[in-house]
Amino acid sequence: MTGTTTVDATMNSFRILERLVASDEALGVTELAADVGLSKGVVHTHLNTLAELGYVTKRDRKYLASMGLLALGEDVRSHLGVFTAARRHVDNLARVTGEVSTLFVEEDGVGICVYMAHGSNDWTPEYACGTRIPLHVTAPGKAMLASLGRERVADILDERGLDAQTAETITDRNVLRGELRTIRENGISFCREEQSAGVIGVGTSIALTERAPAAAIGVCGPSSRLTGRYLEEDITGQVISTAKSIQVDLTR
Amino acid sequence: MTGTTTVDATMNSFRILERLVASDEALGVTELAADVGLSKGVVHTHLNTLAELGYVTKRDRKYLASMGLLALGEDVRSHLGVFTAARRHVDNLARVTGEVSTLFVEEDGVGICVYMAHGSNDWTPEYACGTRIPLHVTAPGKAMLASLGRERVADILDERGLDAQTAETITDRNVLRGELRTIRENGISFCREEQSAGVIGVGTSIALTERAPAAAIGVCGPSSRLTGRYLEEDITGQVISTAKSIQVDLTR
DNA sequence: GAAATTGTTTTTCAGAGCAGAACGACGGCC
DNA sequence: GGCCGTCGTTCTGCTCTGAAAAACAATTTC
Repeated sequence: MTGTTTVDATMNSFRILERLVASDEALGVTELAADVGLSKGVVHTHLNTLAELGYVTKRDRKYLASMGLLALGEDVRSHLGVFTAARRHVDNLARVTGEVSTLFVEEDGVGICVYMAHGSNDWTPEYACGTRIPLHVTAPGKAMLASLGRERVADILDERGLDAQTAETITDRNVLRGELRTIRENGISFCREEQSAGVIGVGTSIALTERAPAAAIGVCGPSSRLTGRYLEEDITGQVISTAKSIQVDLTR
Repeated sequence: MTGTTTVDATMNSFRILERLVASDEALGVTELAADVGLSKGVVHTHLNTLAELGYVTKRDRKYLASMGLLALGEDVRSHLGVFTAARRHVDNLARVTGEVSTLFVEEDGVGICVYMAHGSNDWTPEYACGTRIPLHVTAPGKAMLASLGRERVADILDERGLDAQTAETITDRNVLRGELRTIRENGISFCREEQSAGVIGVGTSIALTERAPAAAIGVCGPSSRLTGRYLEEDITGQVISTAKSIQVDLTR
């Protein structure tokens, strides 16, 4: 059925863990057992295991996800060359534009926001670091697609499709192909409410060495503020020069 | 002798996952099997399970930790009230001081750095978000200890001890108790190379509602730069006023 | 092109994971 | 303050799974 086999106990542990992670209050064994469909006894054993591993904490007879989970993500991120090189530049991009600035990488044909820096403008997208977002709906995602080989893009589109996230999402392959060509020519990509209504983004890819995954940076914000020359000249210019700075650091 | 029972398969899965997370290159089944002491066959099954869950990726016959792990940490963090309230203030603290600014919470008697913002000065501590750090060796940690009840502090010291991290670490209970009193009086704590040689920190606790864990913010940097009035007046003042801003947001 | 190495699958079986029941510790209610 | 309901924890079997070993397949190496 699943092709190859999996470890049931591990899946159960993660179901419990993910349930805790999604909750903003401590949960009891009985409630968790009902949620994941296991007996109270086993759930308790799993919780005990996760607690011993440091990923779950017990606060007066109830369990909650531990902040130790942050270390896992931070660790995997710190081993990503492009992140260590780009972080301060993305921070700076957020500082000079005042807008949310992001670093994305491609993984398994989807985009993952690896880092997000907030500018002085108090706004935040509805996705967070680690969220998987289809490549064709964001500016950095399209920039990464444009930087990939033609056959790789075809594979990704075959596997992932072009689902619509909003009314503006590009769902036609030929339209997308045309846009990728434009992106390659201009070295910049835009996302006009294709991922989320009311949100506009700008992005550009970061050329990487072999072996490394595709990567891109971006700036995004409410469409009410990101308009006209501010968007198409000021911000675009800052994004491009930031990408150049990152590349300089990367090839050192 | 683990007292209660644990799920072996889960522990094995996490041993494999943690090994991958700690590596900055893709690892093969054979190497992983040797590292964790399991047969190639099971390791393969575990990897397949973790891949299906989205925490591991396969890049040409080798496995590596997925960026999807970031989502777990980000999720648990976003459910932490003090983080959502404090983030932009900590960002701002880093902006105005130019130094690394952090948010810590207490969990199971240790401090965990929940958020770190970098200022314009290019420096970073050797710990990252998610790292567990003994409370008695950092400025925010001591601030949290000072904000806890006397009996709670005794419990923590009994359980965790006062291990020396550097030559400057406070290892004597009475000395620490005296310092905590001073911290309570002044509303500010300092860490002078007690956690890491050459690193100085300032911190202050954030008063929280019931139920919530202790929390504190801090600023840290190289001892060569953080000295004299800059440290004891400028930065200290910014830390205290930032904490006040956070409390205002929290009690809304 | 052969040989060695590595990822994947298969086989086999001890014991681990799971359900269900029993136990015990809180917390509320009268 | 004592009884009762509820929830976390432990216990008891039973089943089926997770794990070792070996066979197999797909690579890489020489």
